[in-house]
Amino acid sequence: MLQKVNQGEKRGVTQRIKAGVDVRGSIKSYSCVKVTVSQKLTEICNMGSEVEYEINVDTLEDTEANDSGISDVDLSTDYCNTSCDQTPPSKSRVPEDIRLRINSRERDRMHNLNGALDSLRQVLPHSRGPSVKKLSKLSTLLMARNYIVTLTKSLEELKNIVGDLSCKSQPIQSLEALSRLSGEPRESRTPSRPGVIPKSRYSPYSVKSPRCQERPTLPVSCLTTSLSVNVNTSLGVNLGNSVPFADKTNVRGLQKTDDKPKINFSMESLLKKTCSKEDNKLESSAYHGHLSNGGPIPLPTYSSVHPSPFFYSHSATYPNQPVGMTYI
DNA sequence: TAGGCCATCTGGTCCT
DNA sequence: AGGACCAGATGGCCTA
Repeated sequence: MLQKVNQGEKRGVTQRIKAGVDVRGSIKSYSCVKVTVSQKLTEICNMGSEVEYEINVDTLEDTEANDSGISDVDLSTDYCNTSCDQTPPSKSRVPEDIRLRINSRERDRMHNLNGALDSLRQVLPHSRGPSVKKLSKLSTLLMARNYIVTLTKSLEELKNIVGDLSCKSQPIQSLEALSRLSGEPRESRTPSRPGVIPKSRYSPYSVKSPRCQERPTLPVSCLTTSLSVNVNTSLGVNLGNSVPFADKTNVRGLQKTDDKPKINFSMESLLKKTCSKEDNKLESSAYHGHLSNGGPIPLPTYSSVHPSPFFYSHSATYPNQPVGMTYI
């Protein structure tokens, strides 16, 4: 096998090659020396045992074996049809310049793909920071999927909560209603004169609507302008108070922290959306969700001994657990 | 040192 | 024909 290949230095570097079963495939990317090397290594294969050779890639293409450091190999021999011919030398049908262009495009394509994955990692909580190991591609996709599922469930619960809190038949028109319910001082759009009772039968300022009187008393905590929901608690997904959208049984090495991610939703937007829509449904754009503990994406403090807060790949640590994460 | 993860090359296939 | 996409192969790097 090719023991050492520096992809960035394909030429001008003496590559150390240990000839094994199939060496040709290992160096087929060296298009400029491909055929010559294949012929040489065919002979090496025929020698049976492993042999180490120093091959100067820079000179292989134009020189004889003696110049390239290969000795005891008959370079005049055509490609053999014996034990090594099951993997014929990869002589590309594509011209080299075309091949290089295709390779470049493929590299760019993969770079774009990786860039998209990086941008996905950026919006995943607990995925950034100096002490956090970069998520693998697979983990990124699985975490993103679970994160979406968790957020969706949280949103459904919030809708239910808000639906219970709000007037079932008469929508709460604004935060003024909220402030009224919470006992906060209100501001009248049409200032009433002293001693004048508002005409409105259901004036929110003095007389409650019969329907609204049936509304259950709101706890004080719900009457703030934002509503915090502990995702861990509400979804029954408790991962040591760390990662709410990861599957506990499939995340390795998860470190317990005091970090309790919460998702804040603007009560105002929730109420407006909830009460103004007949179907009582929230659109995804109707809320502004973010983790409450330190900005949009918090950076929890994980043990420096375990830089990866999500899982370990070492199977011996958790021999009965699959690698990575699965769906929740 | 083995295994996981990754970048790169490459040929094949499909689409425009 | 050329580009995009995909999957296989291969070797390097890192970590437990």
